[in-house]
Amino acid sequence: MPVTLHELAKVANCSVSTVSRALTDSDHRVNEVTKKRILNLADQLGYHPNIAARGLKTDRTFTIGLVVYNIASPFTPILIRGIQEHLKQNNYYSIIISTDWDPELESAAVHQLISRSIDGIIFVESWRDESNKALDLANKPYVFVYRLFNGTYANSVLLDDRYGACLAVEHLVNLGHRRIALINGPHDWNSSIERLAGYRDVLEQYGISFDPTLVAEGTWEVQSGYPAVKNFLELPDRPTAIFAANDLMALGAIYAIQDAGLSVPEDMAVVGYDDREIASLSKPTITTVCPPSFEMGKLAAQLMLDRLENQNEMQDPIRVQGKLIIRESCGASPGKVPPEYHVSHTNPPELLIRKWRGINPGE
Amino acid sequence: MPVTLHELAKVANCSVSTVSRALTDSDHRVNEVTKKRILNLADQLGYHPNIAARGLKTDRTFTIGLVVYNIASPFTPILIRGIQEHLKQNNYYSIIISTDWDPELESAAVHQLISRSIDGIIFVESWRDESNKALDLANKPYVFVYRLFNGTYANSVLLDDRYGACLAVEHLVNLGHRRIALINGPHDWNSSIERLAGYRDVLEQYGISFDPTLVAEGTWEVQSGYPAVKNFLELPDRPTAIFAANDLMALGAIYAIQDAGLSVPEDMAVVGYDDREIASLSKPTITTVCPPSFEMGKLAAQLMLDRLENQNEMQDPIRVQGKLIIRESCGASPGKVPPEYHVSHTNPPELLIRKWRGINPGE
DNA sequence: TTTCTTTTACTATTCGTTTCGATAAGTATG
DNA sequence: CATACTTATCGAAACGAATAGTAAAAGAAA
Repeated sequence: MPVTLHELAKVANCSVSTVSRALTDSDHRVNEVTKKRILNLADQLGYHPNIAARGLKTDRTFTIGLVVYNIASPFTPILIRGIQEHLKQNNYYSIIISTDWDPELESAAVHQLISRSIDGIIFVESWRDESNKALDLANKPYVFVYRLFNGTYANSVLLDDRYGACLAVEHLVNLGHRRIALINGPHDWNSSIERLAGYRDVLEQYGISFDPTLVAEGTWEVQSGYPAVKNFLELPDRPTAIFAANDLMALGAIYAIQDAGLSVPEDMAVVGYDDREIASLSKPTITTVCPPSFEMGKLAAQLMLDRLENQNEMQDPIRVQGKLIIRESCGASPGKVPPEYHVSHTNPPELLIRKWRGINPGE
Repeated sequence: MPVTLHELAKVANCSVSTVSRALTDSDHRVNEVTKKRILNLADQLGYHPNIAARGLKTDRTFTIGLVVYNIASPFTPILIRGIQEHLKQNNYYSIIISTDWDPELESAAVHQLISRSIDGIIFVESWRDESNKALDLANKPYVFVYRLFNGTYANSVLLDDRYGACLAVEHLVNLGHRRIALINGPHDWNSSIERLAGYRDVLEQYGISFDPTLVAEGTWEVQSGYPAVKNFLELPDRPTAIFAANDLMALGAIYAIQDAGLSVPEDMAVVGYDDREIASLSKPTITTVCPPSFEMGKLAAQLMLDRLENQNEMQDPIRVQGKLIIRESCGASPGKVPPEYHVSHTNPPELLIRKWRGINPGE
């Protein structure tokens, strides 16, 4: 139905090949005058190249497949936006397939994408760390976000959780706190391991001794923040501040503190992690670490473009650092620029990377 | 790079056309034995049809374009999921383009999609009500969700806001409330108009006279719920319940009530609208009307499939009804099955439809 | 056996592009 | 003026799949 090269050629009174060359300005083996004429005509008739047909010849479709574990999870949409915005600037578009944590669906997704002759695949947020046979078969470049692949982080964009935890805990230290509790996620999650490491980094740096009774293990859910605080409050030397490894547990902690007749931040300060919507809606609003999801998306897209346009090889993982968002739950004046980050931490040693699940649905 | 029909034919020792017919089982002009053999071989070699090449011949790509005003807005992802899940069941996939409320980008998006030879376009959540020249040019079927087009709702899926408002207000009436306030959205929004209509429907049905002093106009933001309640509390005969036209304003209302030393739901009941995440995290949790976004997505996809597969014509709009989610903010026991809906309301008369903006970013 | 059907498989063309090699001018070089 | 080199254009062959038209083989009827 749409206008084709042939029709354009007929109207322009020249051959198809000339029209083609005039439009794909890579080659300027065509007279400037006729080129202008053809370009005008194309605009006038509303010509749009058939990318599928072009891809057939060139083996490039300027379309990237996005395999996402769940498009409705809190971090995914903004990450996708980052990816799409960056791709669009380079005239690439994307096909998104949601896999719902189902390995079989992921395989099917990869096949679907190959069938649609995409140029490459970006995998977003999946806890799977097995290799994917379908992918090897595809022979297309791929990039991972928040994900371990084949036991390595090769060619992926990751959040530096250790750094993020440092930001949060150091903020508390700067506010004068010395007894700081941690409500962490399940101990075998990589993000928990890294956040714990960051927590300890800061303690060590400031000469505060590590007290295991101040560390609780939660489930990432609101409910799990509550009992953790109950325990802390019964300690003889109870903490004056809490770092919760995500905002939901931070919220649970705040509720527990309030239910005990105490108030946040006056009696106990709380820092969260993730900067979910709730952090800016709760009372008090929650100081938290904001992962730069949008930027991570852009980076992933750039990594892909590097492979496609510049033929770059696989790279080492890129670790991205989050930002501290200062709100009410710590007593610092909101909106204040966070103090500079002082604690140095080495990049996570390989042994830290035991089990990676990225960001999980409940988180 | 991937296996082609040619290669398959060579290995199977027969012609390309035979292989083609064996795979697209439409035609059974092929021996059962050879067919099985070919199917096995295809599986073995990992053959996947090149959909672009196929589309070139058949003019069908089994790919639907999704033009979305913002993929990161609260309702969009789940709606997209509904669309994609339903499409996938019918072997269709989709290309999503986010337009950021920019009419020019929307035009560009439509062109991009045409260039990628999609079979049809679904427009999701956009406030624009002008016609789209690019679209007319496309000559492809389209379907709208949450959106007016060319002054009509033709071929679209919409939320029945009037019904939703009835649900919320009747719940309050059933709990014994007679002085019920409304915190509405901006008066010129179609959703505000419909929610007000639903509110009045219930009052009328139960013989409660309408009191304009009990209606406040908010901005959909949390902040705007706060002053509205302040005013209500100063009334000589103050309301015992509030229906807020969205959850954010409901939250603002709750904060205002609590700051006045009163408690929710004991001193004042509150119902929200939208069932955002905050509604299940706040304290108290908020009773609210949940729009069936997922189902709306499925419906939109089905509408599209009807046009494509069954050659159906444009249809009248489909109005979808939300559900009341009972939580703590009204005093009814949470989880209880909501009372049956009794108030009858006519479908919104045309004059109701003045200015439609669908669901807006800040909402 | 011959002729007519039916079944099965093949050849050639097409979809909209890109691109290689060819052609036909025009221009410079000797 | 012949030769070499540009420059501008064209024709035709792909790319991977579908399909109309057709031929060959097999089977049935004469």
